[in-house]
Amino acid sequence: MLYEGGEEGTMNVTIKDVAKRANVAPSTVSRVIANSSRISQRTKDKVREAMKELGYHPNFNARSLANQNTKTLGVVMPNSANKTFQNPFFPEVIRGISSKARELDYGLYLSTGQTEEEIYQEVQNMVQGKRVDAIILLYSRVNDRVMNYLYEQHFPFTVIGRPYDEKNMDITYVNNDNYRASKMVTEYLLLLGHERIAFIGGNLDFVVTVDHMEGYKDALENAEVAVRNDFTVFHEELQEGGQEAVIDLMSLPERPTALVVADDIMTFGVLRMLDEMGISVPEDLSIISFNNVLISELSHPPMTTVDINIYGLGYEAANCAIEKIMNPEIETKQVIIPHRLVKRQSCKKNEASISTS
Amino acid sequence: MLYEGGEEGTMNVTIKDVAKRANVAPSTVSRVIANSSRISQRTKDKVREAMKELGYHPNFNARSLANQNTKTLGVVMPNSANKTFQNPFFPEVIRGISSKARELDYGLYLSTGQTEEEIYQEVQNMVQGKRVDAIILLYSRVNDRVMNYLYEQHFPFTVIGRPYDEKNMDITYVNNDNYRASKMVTEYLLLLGHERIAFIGGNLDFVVTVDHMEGYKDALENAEVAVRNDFTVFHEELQEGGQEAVIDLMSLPERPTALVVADDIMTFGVLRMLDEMGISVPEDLSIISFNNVLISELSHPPMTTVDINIYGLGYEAANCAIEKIMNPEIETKQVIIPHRLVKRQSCKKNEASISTS
DNA sequence: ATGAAAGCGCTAACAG
DNA sequence: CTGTTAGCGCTTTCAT
Repeated sequence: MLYEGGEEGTMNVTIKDVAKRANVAPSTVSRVIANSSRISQRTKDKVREAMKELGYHPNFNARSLANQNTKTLGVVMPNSANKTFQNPFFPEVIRGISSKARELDYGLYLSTGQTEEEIYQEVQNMVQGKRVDAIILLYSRVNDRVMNYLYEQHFPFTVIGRPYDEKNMDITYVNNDNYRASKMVTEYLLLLGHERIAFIGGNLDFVVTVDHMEGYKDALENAEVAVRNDFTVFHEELQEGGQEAVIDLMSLPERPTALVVADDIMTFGVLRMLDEMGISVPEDLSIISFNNVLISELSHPPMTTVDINIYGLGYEAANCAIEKIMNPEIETKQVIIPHRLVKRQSCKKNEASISTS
Repeated sequence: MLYEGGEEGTMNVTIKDVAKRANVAPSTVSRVIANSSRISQRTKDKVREAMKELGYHPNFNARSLANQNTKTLGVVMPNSANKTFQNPFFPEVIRGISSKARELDYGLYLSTGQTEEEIYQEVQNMVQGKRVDAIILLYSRVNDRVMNYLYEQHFPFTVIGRPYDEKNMDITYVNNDNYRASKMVTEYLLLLGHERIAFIGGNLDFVVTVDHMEGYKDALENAEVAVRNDFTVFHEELQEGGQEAVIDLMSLPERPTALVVADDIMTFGVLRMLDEMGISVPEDLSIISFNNVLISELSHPPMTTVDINIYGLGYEAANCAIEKIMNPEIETKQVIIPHRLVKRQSCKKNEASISTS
């Protein structure tokens, strides 16, 4: 039943035990662990042998204490009380982060805070308690206390998204060009002959929402289509938000013929509500969305959406964070992960306009 | 710009600095941190004052080293290479775990392994490297190396799900009664007049799949309906699996009139494929699923599914893990989280049978 | 009620 | 190339 397993089940075997067993000094063992080049192959073999025999595993805390580093990355999620958290976006970024972290032998420490205040406290503990070597922020809020704190402390960190106030905060971040993506998407709808294009955004506290909105507006303005207030709505909750937005928009005397929706999950809500109302997509209404999470292709109808390469965002963020750890003096950098439109079946030419065009 | 912030930006303030400032010994400061009852209130105040002034934060690694505990829980996910990972199940369990962990001031350390081997190595490091005080396994595979290892080491851990070999492994776990849930669901379909009920299971390496299958079979047998091999299929990948399963099943000379599907996300795949084939749910085919993740209500049509209280699973698992830490001699326990059927619109009476009944 | 000192397990000068 | 030694920052006997 026992899988391999060291000698004893119990007492911790330390570097000293190994040293004794191998007839060398503890420091030598330490050097072998670090695979120092100044140790003879013979000794290395001898020590490694002893380690194996005793089932030695280095104690992480001791090492961190002596080293002043932890080989772990702190990952900060938005407050988990919120349902945003349920977005499949998160497992996917984490997969990306994990992947890079693994490559370079970093571990992941997760924030668990449910409120902004809790998160702030936690981050403080991570930083000052030396629990992590760097932090990755999985969101970027408009005036974020946590980000400000990290910035002031000169603690290595990366954000996924971007600081709202980019001019005054020189920060390393990984982001999509959400402005351009949103603009492009709106233009696409315009090209399909739509003019009454509504926008359903997320929480306006998030920078991504602002960027989406501006892209949308600029596209309309460039096309000389008026931006209407009743056509831009924002909702915090993903699913309910999508549903409520539809109610608002479809109650308007003049209904939109196309929708730009901030998030795929929200789009699921939108589609559901539309279905209940008997409005068909894309026949009566075209929809285009953002993120391309895995289930997106399974909506009814399959949604056209912008793939933002979530995995890549995570991977790059981890990369930047680790670079910062290795070289704290490194200049900040801004990585833009390319997006791409994934055409499926939720968009269609606007029939009404065809005659007029 | 600076948020509060201690005195200096730079050098680490330690317990000694605080001691000096407060005119006490380091040990006294330590006792104040632990809020020892043998310290006068006066001294406590004085020390706390000094801590505040200096912006003191305890060093976690030092503390862990001295204490032999870390106040952190290791969370082990299934291999993240697999797409299983994208299941919204995970954010939700983690939310549950976080919640309990927070209450008791525990942190979360996440496994990042992409292969079984990597995970095994990682867990070994967590355990022997004293990185965590206990481990929560987020899955239960049929003959899991990690679980066996933890068991052999007598390391505190909990699994979500259950050991396959329950008789021989006395393990604390948190689970649903997946057998009963599956049986109930099948019986429900039977009551609706269905007899040709097919079963689409997940990866047979997971214990939950086995339990589902047995519940399904027993329900049929009790009703004296023959269990047909061509009606039980298993698929690993969630979305593709669902789609492929449908192809298999609908190619059969005698098609099923109802489906029991192992997972909501899989059901999305099933619904998508069915839609493409022009088979309508629930008119032509009834479907019932498991998990009730958040988006489940947004399928087309909204799916009937079994709510397994994912959050609760996580919360209880964390609870058990921490109990084990506090009292390693505590007896193992098995917690069953209740499930409940959430009726929506994917099931319907079997018309064919109505006449014959 | 508080201080002195040893030690948790490892690393990193400094010697040789 | 390898050993000696002094910490890393905190906790915890053992004194007082």
